[in-house]
Amino acid sequence: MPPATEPKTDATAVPGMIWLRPERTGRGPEPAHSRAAIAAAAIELADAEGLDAVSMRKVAAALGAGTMSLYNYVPKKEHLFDLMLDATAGEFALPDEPGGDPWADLRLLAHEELAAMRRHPWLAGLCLTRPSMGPNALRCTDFFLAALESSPVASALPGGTRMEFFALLNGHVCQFAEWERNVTGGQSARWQAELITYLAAQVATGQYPHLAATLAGGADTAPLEPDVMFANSLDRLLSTMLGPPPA
Amino acid sequence: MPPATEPKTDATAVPGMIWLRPERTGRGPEPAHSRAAIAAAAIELADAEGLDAVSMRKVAAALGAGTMSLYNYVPKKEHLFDLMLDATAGEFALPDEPGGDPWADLRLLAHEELAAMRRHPWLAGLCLTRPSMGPNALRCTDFFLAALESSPVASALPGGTRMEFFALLNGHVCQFAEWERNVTGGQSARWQAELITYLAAQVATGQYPHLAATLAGGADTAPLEPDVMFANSLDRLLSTMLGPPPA
DNA sequence: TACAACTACGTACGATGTACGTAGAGAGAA
DNA sequence: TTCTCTCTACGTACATCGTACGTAGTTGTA
Repeated sequence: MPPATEPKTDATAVPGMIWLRPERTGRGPEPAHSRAAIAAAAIELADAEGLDAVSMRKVAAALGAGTMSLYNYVPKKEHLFDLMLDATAGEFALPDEPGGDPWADLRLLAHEELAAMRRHPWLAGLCLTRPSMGPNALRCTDFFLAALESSPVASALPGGTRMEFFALLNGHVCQFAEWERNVTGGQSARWQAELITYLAAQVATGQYPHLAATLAGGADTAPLEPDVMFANSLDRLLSTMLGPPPA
Repeated sequence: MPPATEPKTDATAVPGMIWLRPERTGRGPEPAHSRAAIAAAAIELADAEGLDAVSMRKVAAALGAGTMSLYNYVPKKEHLFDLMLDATAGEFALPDEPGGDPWADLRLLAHEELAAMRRHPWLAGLCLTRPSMGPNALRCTDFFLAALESSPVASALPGGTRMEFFALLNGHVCQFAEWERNVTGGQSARWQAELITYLAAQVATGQYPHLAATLAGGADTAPLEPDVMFANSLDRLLSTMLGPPPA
């Protein structure tokens, strides 16, 4: 135990959040990799082989670095996920400032999020698990809040409620993306068949009469297109934030 | 390769979903453990040491069984999570049939879910990740659907939409529980301090003017009690399902 | 020039999920 | 009853994971 260089203050303590750690400190040799490159490598891996395939070893190998070198950039594996998350938020095609029509602005934001989650099947699951506060995520937050300011209803609400709405919107998009991934081809047909077998068997026991009625009733009406479902549920959500839709 | 006993049909294939696997097949010695006991052991572990501490080895040890014996009951680790999830759904104190006031019935359901998530800090995260279809979860689904039938608005909707609402309600409760766990004491004070430091620094750059305004604006109004926030957001959600509240 | 801070990375440890094989117990068929 | 087949139980073994630690090399600053 080194006696007393100085009783490690909170200031010298190593931060647990990666965004508090500067990417470059200016001392020592120039790092061979950037956070963006690391995130890109991890994302490519996750897109190709699933999130479980994203290991420190594999990401390092993809970068052409030694496994333990990666720990200079990403002190914990969690942080790798943070980088991935923020990189996808950087993919959103958003204008610098919202256009001024809150309905259009928030629909755009939601659709960009959904599009990213469709590009990256692992994304929704990650978003639901971890809050993301990187620079790109903050830009999105700012866009959202700016859009709300054009709404007479929403701009009258306290700041806390507006932040709540942001979480609500994000959560809703994530949930929809996850649901869509589960029912639309995502999983193997095997799994779907099993689920149907199982539900049919359970419903047939008569223990769940209302479920039986609901499932049976759905057979005659054609299922909605996912995009229509998304638009519907999104508008329902937006109307709780912005008041009734304009037209 | 064994020549041709029979080309393994889908019927003989081992099911991927644990609920399709009977707990007892009637042949051979009686199993020493029940699914309920296994779930209880796993839940106790998760409550005490977090979800990451739930490993096949530790659960087996808690049961007094050999590690690999557990695989007779739980062929994949995922299935262990399914058991845990369904066991918590069994904790809900719900009447056999809803009382007939859809607002009261759904509020009761949501509060029971939230209470379970407060008892089991790992639960919300799991719910958000995995769909649960065990017997207890089906009972909840049935309760929900039964409650909707007393609502003139909701009962007119197609079955698919009603199922959607169920997912929406569950998702909302999970998100709230996760959020609450993050801000209310759950994490270390260290993490909170870091987040504040970070946000303050970022906001001070002037790159996020609307975020700055929103965070600054929140300082003068007292934050709402979590229970009040939950009640508010729940009622907002319910009114999109059931129409405007009765009184 | 000397030092301090940084990067790079190999080795090693403990933990995990689980494939596989063996041994034995008990239910149904004869 | 006795045989047989299926199930349970569980030890061993392996690949893979996150990452602690130590060493060697590099570079901005004093």
